[in-house]
Amino acid sequence: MATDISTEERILDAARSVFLRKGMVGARMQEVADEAGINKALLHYYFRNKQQLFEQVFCVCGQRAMQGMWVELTQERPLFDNIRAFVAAFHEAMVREPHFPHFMLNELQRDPQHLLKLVDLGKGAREQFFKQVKAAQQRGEIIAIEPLQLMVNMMAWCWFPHVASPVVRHVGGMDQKAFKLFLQERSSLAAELIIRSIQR
Amino acid sequence: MATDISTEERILDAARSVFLRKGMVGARMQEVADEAGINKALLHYYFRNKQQLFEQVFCVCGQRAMQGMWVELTQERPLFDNIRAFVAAFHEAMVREPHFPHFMLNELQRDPQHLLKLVDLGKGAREQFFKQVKAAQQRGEIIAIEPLQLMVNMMAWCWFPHVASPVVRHVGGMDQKAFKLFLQERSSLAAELIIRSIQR
DNA sequence: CCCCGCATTAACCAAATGGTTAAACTTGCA
DNA sequence: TGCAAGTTTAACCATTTGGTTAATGCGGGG
Repeated sequence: MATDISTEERILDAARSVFLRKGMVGARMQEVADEAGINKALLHYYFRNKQQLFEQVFCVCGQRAMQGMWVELTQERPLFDNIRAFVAAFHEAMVREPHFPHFMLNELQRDPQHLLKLVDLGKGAREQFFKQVKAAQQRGEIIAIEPLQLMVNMMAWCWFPHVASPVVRHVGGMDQKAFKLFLQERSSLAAELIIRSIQR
Repeated sequence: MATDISTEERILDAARSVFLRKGMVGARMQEVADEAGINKALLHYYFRNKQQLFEQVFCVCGQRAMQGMWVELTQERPLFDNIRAFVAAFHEAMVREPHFPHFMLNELQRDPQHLLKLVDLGKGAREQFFKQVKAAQQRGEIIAIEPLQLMVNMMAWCWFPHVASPVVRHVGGMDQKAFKLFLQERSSLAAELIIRSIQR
């Protein structure tokens, strides 16, 4: 072939691209084959079936995207700084993989069990973060709030603009570039407003 | 038949139920027929094809769900009260139609143009709300913030918990009932924290 | 040079699914 | 009663799509 990377690697790259854009059900094996520059039968030679190919892509892609954010929640520094770092890390990850948010929410609906395994990987980080929130609460630095509600608040502001991007762009009359700027401004704004919403 | 409501009505009810749960691509005409207690051919007798049936459901369902919230943004009362009413209205609408958030985001990805027409129906309300935000800003009641960012913030906190419900339930270890309570508490909490995040 | 095992392909298969057709049934009315 | 128009159905069709099979290409070791 023209390239020197292995066929398997080419397949995985193509699969990631297609699955992220179309989701598990929308993706066509033929399209993956085409994008990998191979025959459809060869796809089944390397990965027995669609499900197996999907698992592979899903785990790798999901882990790689989320891990960077979880660690930001567990650093030894003030709560507010952890929040800032988390939001910033999320923003950066989404710049690299814009289809990720929609993809994940899609798969969450289609097969919750599957995704929840991935969610559990962040369990340690979350628990540590919750502990830090409660400590800050007891020190009177922030208002009384269920840590899970705070977590949902953070996640919501991070995920939603990406998931609803066509609407946001339309309402704001933004082109690709303007929207990118909007998200960038939002990245720091969101963190500050989250803090503002809970600090005493 | 056993019921006295018209066949067309039964089809539309079934279609709404199926489309909301499975989305346009995931929905099967056979399933709609089954749920309506009729033959698949009869479906095509009343609605020429899947697309047409979908349009019908989508428009009615979308308008009915969103309209109640838009009006809450345009009442003659303080900004903060409008925000509270909007969040509360959203929460109530989602209690009635829990699959709505996921459904809409799915269709948004599949066919943005189509959904954006629906979004435009709220244009007047949004513009009026934006005006009120700017006024409150000039009076120094709230911080300087792009109204669109505020709108996204509100929407995000309203939509996200529903879209990500399996994850939230899992992380919080909640059953159906506990989650319902979580959302209810959240409804008032979210409004107050939004206000907290912007008020001077 | 030939054979063996891995890689690759064209052709094919079966199931699912949106959609059609022609016949049968129902109802209202002349 | 019997016809006409609307309603409902069983059977069928065409396409898409995940997956299989059997044959071919090909490179290295004996």
